[in-house]
Amino acid sequence: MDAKVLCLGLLARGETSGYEIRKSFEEGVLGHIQDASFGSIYPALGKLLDEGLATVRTVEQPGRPPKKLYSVTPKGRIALVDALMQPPEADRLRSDFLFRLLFAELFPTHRLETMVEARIDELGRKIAEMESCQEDHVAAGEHFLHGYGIAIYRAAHAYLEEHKHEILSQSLLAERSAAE
Amino acid sequence: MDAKVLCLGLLARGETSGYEIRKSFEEGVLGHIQDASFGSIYPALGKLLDEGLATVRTVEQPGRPPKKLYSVTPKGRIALVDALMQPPEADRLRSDFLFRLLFAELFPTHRLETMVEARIDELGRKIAEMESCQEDHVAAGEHFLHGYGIAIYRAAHAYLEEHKHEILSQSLLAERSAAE
DNA sequence: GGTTGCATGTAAATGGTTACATGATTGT
DNA sequence: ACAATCATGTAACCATTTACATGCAACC
Repeated sequence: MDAKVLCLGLLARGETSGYEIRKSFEEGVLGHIQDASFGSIYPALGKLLDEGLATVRTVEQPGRPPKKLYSVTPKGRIALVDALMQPPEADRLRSDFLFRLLFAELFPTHRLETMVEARIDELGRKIAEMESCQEDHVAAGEHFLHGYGIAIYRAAHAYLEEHKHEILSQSLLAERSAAE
Repeated sequence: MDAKVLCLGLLARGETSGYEIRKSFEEGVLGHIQDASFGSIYPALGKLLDEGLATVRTVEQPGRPPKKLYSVTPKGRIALVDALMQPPEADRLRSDFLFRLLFAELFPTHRLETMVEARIDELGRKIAEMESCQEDHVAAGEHFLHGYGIAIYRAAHAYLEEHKHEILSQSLLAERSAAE
């Protein structure tokens, strides 16, 4: 799925601007499952206009740059549904953190521990934050995805907490044998 | 982390070829957390040679194309450790499936159900497969990551199974109101 | 006889990020 | 004063994917 479908989807939830679309990818549920930067959003919106899948109106704002609010057209809504009905591409995860764990034995124990603890903290913070904002998920899948996110992060948190000793002891072992 | 570090890491686990590196990303734990195709692996290996971080030897094979087995040099090992000591980039997930769930109300119920059930099945198969091959994870982080993967997939599986009715009922709701 | 697996590599095309350009306002 | 937020957009750059090129062996 390219930036065009992503934008189309966001527009389908209501009139928005490129700037606000970017924000959607930074925070909230969407931020965890997709990403797009200005450099891909603005050209995508332009293309949607060209193809008649969206329309714009410019809203002047006193003391602020004018906003361009995009809306999806009926044709755009059809194009969105068409795209969504395609079988979804396989999920792709890219985790530098997990890759590093594969090389645990190359780390000094304290470094590995710091990294793992940092991740555990980060997960804890994410979970707390998500649990605290269970409002405004009136919209269809939003609430569902919110719960999904919490479930996954909790599982990751629990696993790291319960098994971190395994990987830390391996690093220790390497250090001990290196000292010999 | 770019393809160079990825390859360097794989070489650090023992002499390999570009072809075998590709396979590592297709199957096994690595396949779930990183990806690289031939088009990025071969050039990366070439660069590693240029920079003196790896060496090659060609192994002729009767009735098979000759293999180029790459090894990491001491300099390469240092470069790998340097790279791994950098703070890891944030994980990035790209999930078309989860994105689609955000637009559950645009799906006919049976279509949504098919998609969700397909995902549940897929997760079930992955879990079964991972549980069945708990061998050869002698290497440092491999066993740890294997368990991590199972934990995450189980959480996803359980959540979908327990909450699918929520999202399906929403789609149903949309259909009912459309029929009115 | 066709597909899959083994095995390497290149080139074109894609797609996206990063950085730049601009500029006012609000908060520290 | 300085950074951050709001707001749009372009262009250069980067990396990766996809497709192509080649060819033999084993399996169905």
